[in-house]
Amino acid sequence: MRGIARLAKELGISTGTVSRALNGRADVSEATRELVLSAAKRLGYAPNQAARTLALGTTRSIGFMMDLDRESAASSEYFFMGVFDGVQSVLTEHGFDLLVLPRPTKANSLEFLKRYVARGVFDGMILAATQQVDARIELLEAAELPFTTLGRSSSGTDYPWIDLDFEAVAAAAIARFVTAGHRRIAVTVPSDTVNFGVVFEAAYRQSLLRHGIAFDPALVFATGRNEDAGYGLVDTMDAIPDPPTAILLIFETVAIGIYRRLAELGRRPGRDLAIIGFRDEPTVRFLTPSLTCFSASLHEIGEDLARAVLSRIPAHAGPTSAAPLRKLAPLSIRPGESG
Amino acid sequence: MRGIARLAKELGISTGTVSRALNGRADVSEATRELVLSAAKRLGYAPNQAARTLALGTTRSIGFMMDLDRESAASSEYFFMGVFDGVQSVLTEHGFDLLVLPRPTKANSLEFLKRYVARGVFDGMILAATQQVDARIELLEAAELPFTTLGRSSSGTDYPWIDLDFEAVAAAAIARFVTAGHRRIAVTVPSDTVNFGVVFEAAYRQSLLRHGIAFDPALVFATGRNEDAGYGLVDTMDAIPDPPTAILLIFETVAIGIYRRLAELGRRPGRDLAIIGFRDEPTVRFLTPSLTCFSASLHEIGEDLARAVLSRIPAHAGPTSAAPLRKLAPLSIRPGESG
DNA sequence: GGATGGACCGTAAGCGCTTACGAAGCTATT
DNA sequence: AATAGCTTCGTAAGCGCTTACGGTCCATCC
Repeated sequence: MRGIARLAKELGISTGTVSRALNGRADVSEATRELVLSAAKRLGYAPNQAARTLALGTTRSIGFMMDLDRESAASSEYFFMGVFDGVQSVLTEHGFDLLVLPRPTKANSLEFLKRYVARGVFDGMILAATQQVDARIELLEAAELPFTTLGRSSSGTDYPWIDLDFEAVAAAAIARFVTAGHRRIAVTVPSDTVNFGVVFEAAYRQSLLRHGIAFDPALVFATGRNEDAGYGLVDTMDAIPDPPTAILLIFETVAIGIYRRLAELGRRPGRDLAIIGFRDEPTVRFLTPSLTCFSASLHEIGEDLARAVLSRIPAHAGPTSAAPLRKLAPLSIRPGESG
Repeated sequence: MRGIARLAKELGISTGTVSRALNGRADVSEATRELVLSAAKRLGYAPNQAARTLALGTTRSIGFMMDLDRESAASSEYFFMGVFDGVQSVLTEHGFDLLVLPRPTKANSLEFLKRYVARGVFDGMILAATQQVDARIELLEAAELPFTTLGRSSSGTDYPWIDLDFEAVAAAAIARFVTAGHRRIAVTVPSDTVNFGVVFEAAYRQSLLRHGIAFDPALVFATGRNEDAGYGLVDTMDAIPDPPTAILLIFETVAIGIYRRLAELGRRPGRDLAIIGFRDEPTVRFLTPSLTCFSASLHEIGEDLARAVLSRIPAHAGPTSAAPLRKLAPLSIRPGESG
């Protein structure tokens, strides 16, 4: 005999009472409650998760899915680990676990999620790397599984999300460039289909307009995430008529390649080409001259995400807050010598 | 009615038969098996995990625990994400899930693990960042929970582990230094208590001896993991009598600080001080002059870890292989200009 | 003194699944 | 024709927990 039954027998009371005592129900006397609790501690008792889940219909764990291919994921490790950390810290505070979904192959990504949902392994989900139209969101809404996303999307209708404040970044970067006298300001955007590419480009456009600078599509460059992209970019920019004198990078990592190519050409970041990167990934943190970029509190983003899902889990939250959270996480500028 | 019962009713057969059909038991006719499978697909059925776990006593998920403080973890993201990826790829292949344990505060780390074990949330565990004497290992052995570790330890008796081949790294680095004519060769070791500090220092010593160089304790420097440690280290080394002309870094990240300080002093890595780092973290991948370091297949390490735990799970493995795996993951040198 | 109500606790059903056991039907064997 | 053996399936117990329901006991109140 094991589990709750063992405790019950040991104390000569019923399993029902033991359960009620452990769960803090009102209809147990203080005396027996203490008996139960001390026996539980003495015997090293911990409730069996599966049995609880089955009886309660709640798993106390939430899933995190990022759905990125290998390369993209590899260049985002730092970012996601920071976020995880935040997520976990508030989840554990509420007795929840984090289940990180394996990276599916792009093809079966949806099937994958569907199977997890059907098996009922979690009470809620966090989706990262949202696409502009994201089937995962529709799936979860249909399944009525509480979720939140890291990143906006045009799919779905009524879910909480958190995203980086691309608008503020673009505005600050452009303002800085303009103040320094630049008018030909380029931008890089993701070459894949993540939604923030669209958002970022729009923000860049808006910011230019606000400074009375006409938008020139020739100054928008789609790049991958690695440093090689930056190496080639320098020549690409030089090749167009009236080349840019400043550039804002959605993937800061490409700055490394840009630095390298500029060095070969005897040019210097900051003097011959103003550069601002997006986030202060460790990879670029020690470039010389130092790279101007923005810094976000990954931990806080994670905490917000966790709170957002939890607030949607009926059994856990109070009455689900009317309006779901929609938050733009702030990024603060870290001025460097590059622009 | 839901789950298996729904299928059973739909088909007019018993739940037992449905279960057997789904699980590929022999005592079902091919005809009804196909009926069940097609109905399952049609209705989007997936077995409830909790119920299965409860009935079978197996959770099909394994836990990963690293037990590092915030700073150490932050400087190892890249490493661990690579490993995760490998772990997950083989786990999913076998229908297992990965549960990443939250970072406990150092104090309650053991309590934490104990609670998870008692609740029976996983069939196996992977422990990272092993200590020389690691209470977690003893706990898991006592609980008879299958596990493996990333890193050696002197705790425990009979479990599979995988570790980086510190011995080979030290040997190759020292050989390279000696060939280049160095005799005063320093090393950095972790200032905290992770077990590989001990291993690494011993390997360094061995390698020196093999080249007929006497071990000088003054050339062993304990450092933290961040770049600041390197900055100070240059002056520290200069201060001792007969300073080293070469240094091997257990935490490659400190190379950044060394580079910075050397630059300030008008000295150049590779020419005025030979430097070899341990692993090719992205952070140091783009230093100029390029840093000589070693590269490991994180993915493969992860795969090995996963296979190692799985092989210990009785229901899953065949007869548990007699001798548990003990493997040193190879690292290949990536020669740079720094040493 | 009987009725009322509250505090406390035991009973047992049920969560969705697996599986030992046995029943039924059929074929093969003697 | 009777028996044995095999295939296929239904029955029901059980995994460890929660909880609705009802029972017991005691204090309280007319």
